[in-house]
Amino acid sequence: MKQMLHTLITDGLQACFAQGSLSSGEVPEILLEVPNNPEHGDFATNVAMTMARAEKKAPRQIAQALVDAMTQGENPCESVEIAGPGFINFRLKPVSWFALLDEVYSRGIEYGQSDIGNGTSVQVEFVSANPTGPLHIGHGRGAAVGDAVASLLGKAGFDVQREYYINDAGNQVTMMGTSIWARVRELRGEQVEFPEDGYRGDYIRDVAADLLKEQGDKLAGLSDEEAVLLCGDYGIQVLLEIIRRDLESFGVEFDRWYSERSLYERDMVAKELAELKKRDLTFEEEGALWLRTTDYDDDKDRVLLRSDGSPTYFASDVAYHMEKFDRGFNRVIDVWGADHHGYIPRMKAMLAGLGHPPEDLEVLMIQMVNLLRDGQPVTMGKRSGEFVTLRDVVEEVGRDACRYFFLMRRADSQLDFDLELAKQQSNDNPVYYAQYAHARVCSVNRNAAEAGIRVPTSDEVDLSVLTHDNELALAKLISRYPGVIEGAALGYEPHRVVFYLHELASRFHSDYNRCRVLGEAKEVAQARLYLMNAVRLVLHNALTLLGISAPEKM
RNA sequence: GCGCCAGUAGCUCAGCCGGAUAGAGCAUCGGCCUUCUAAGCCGACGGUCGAGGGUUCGAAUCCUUCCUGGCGUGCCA
Repeated sequence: MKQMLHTLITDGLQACFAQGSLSSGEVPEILLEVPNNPEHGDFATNVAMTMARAEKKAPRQIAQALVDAMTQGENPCESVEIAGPGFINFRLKPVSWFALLDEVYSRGIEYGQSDIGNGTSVQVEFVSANPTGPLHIGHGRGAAVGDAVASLLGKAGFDVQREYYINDAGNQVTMMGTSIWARVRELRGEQVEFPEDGYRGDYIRDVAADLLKEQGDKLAGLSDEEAVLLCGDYGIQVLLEIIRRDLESFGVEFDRWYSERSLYERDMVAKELAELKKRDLTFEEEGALWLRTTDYDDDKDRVLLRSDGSPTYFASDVAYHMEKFDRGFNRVIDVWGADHHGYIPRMKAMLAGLGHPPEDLEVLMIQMVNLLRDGQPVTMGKRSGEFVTLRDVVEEVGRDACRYFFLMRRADSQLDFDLELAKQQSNDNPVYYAQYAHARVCSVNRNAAEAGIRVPTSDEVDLSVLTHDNELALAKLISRYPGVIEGAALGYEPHRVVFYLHELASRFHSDYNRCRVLGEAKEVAQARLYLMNAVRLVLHNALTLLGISAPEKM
């Protein structure tokens, strides 16, 4: 619809230039927006105002010339008015709006899909939690947002891959091994002092018990050092499986699970370090190898190899991210918890140093989730072992509600998640509002079918019988959906879809209470069914996109 | 100290690539179930957009200073 008006305006301006009513001869960037106030029409543009300087004429005068030109021929507008300082307000004919419903039906579950991404290949890496413990609620938010962003990009015509980076190398694996080994020895009846920085969660005991049962004999013959290694590997494997399962039941699937350890096995880290050295971006100090990230706007230089020769997490991240681009991704998106934000400058610096445009890496920061119980903060931390897992929350409040909750606000603002509140309110949680709208349409469909009324095809339906304001409003809202998806995708902002969903559901519920299907004349009943099912399709598409189910009954 | 994110209705938040009267949900108050699902609808109440200064015809939106909260500022991840 916007596109149509855009063309109308451009053609109008050309006509003005041709007939001399306007002289600058240059078509400016045309901005069309939906006014807040419905009295100002369906769309408004400020072109006349932005052209004032070039034309050396009053905005309203320019607007008048343009309006005259635009309204000469056939056009989809009911009225085109000049208002205020020089806005041009367009009000479209209802028919123009209802005609757009055809597209919803012809495209079906594809409605909302666009090709603005033009097949650009994008990788979204998210969650990537250390496999040293179950996922907690913060990971859940990252999972919901990352998954939704990936889906949005897919809908916008990008070629998307979802990836989980497994931190199966480094200190935390050793610590994991040490912790499990300590529990194993406890289980054997030994007096053990638990390592100070060890993982204290109960799940470590479970892992230790399983390991003892499965490989107790083998373990008995090992030195402490060997045992820690075995425990570490075993633990990582078990926890990774738990994470996989938790994500699966949260409805998140990855195209690829990428092992950090595999980078070392293929000497990728050494290769990139050599490249950095070759480019003279590193230096040695106090026995460590540093990357001079300050050359590229970082606060301080960063260590790649510690003085004991072991690589930092940053070192493997260099290799990992360069490898991403080597795999052919045009754009790489990392979804990180906000507590890692200090890491961004060094990653960008590293890319710049290696000659890669830093803009190709986009880091989405997911702000903290403040977990509350009855208004009181719940302290979390793997070290203390006391945390609420994503699994617990999903089981308590349900996957749909959980996802909706995580997505309903901008990712870069903090989120209060009160467990008791979420449980108590699960019955009037906003997610049900949207799902309920979907279920209601399905219910009407069932009743209508029983009464022998079917949803008509675009050819059969007579939309001129739809005369209520809210019916027109619904049609307008439906037509906005593709634009919402585009905007949300380009801005990496799934919450926009949530707000749209709420608005659409709200319009629908209102309409449902006013415009009945059953008991009306057949043409009216059919037209309303037609409109209603267009709503259903959009609700379905939007909910599915966010990883939320669209139930037919509630 | 420095850096990042935030500060909008009693609470939780949208709106922020400048536009016409700042919007939702919850809470509060008042209505609507003998007709398609009341997990719903209709209405009311509620605002110095943290504060000051600047840019502009026009600022919640851009710039700047300050205040408040969170996070970061490791040879941890």
